[in-house]
Amino acid sequence: MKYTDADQGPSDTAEEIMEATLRALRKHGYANLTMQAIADEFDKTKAVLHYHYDTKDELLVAFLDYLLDRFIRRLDFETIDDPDARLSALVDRLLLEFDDDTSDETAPGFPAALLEVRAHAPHNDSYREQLTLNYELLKDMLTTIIDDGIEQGVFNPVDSEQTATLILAAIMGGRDYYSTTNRECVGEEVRDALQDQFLSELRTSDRT
Amino acid sequence: MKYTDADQGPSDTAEEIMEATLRALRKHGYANLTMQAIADEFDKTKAVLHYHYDTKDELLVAFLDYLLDRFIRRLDFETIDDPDARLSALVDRLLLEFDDDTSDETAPGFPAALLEVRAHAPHNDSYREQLTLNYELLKDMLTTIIDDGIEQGVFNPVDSEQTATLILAAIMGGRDYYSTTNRECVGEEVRDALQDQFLSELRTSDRT
DNA sequence: GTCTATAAGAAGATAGAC
DNA sequence: GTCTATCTTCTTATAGAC
Repeated sequence: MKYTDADQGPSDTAEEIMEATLRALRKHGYANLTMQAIADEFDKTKAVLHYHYDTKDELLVAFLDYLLDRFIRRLDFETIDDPDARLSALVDRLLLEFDDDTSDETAPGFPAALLEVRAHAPHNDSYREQLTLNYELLKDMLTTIIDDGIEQGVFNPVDSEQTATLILAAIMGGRDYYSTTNRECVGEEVRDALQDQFLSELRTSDRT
Repeated sequence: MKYTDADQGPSDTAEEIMEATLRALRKHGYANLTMQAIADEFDKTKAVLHYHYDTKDELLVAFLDYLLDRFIRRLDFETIDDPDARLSALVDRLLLEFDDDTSDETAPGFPAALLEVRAHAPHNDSYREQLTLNYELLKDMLTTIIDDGIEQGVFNPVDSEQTATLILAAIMGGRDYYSTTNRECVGEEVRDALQDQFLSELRTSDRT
């Protein structure tokens, strides 16, 4: 899992395959994500997929890596010094602005695609390992922000790990409900609930 | 979606098929959930499945109904009057005691099975409608408990809907992380975080 | 209602030409 | 590296006997 980006760019075939796989997944869903469906999403044939990846499973493991890399890279918000603003920005990114794909408005978005792959982790050790690392990375990010906030006196002295765990779980739950129900506003609702019922208490002074 | 239980019991073939489908799903995962795999889990043949359900899709829609019915029925905890104790019991049920299947310790449990089906909601309108109803049912349950608690003076006067939204999102996020990562303790961690960092603030007096 | 047998198509994967 | 063509297996679904 490479969360760095020192490569030459997204111009080689492997990268094109990953992009095609994402398009195919959004169109057909994980259950109907065939090699043919992936091949149909770019200008080469099915055989090319097997040239670059021995098996479909191998391709999908690489694809989850691609998804998580993309997911994390998307969080690289402009550096904000204030831990309070930084935390709010992170929450907003994860709960509101998670649809960066404007290619096809009808197909499910990125969070749904990620959810579909995530859901198969119980039956795939590689998936579970990647997702465990991703969870710990996110939790560390949140814990650090909260610790910084406490140190700078903008947050009350709480258990930063527990606080991070709770925020992260709420965010993920909100994302999942957004993808799996018709309540399209659930992202905003969870964001507002998190802000009004929890983060407001976390702040030392409630500066509106 | 029938959350009532006025039937004659789980003795007919349709019920057996649902139970077999759950076993097959836990064993093989949604991606490899074939009609043959389901048939192998009970004492009748594949043709019987098509006799009772015209298509595989139809069977799976009925199966999600069965899963959600089971999920909700499992929450029927002994009637607790105190809203505080009732809320804690509900949170514990959803985050700790969700593995009621002791049939196969190696296969993923019930929450993972439900997650796998849930994940396909973006591509299945029937799934999404059922899951929307389920979300609203859970949220109403939580909202009612919180309103009762406020009325009885055991909870502070908060926005009960926002509070329910936040608790529900955290619970679902915790369940999903439990199923998709190797952090087997994440259920307990989210429960503790919810209790120590949020519910303790909700109570009018912090009675340990 | 349940069985066996089979149709009809789609899946992952490979062979060999270019 | 990429193509076309093909192999083999698996899939959903049905037909017809009991």
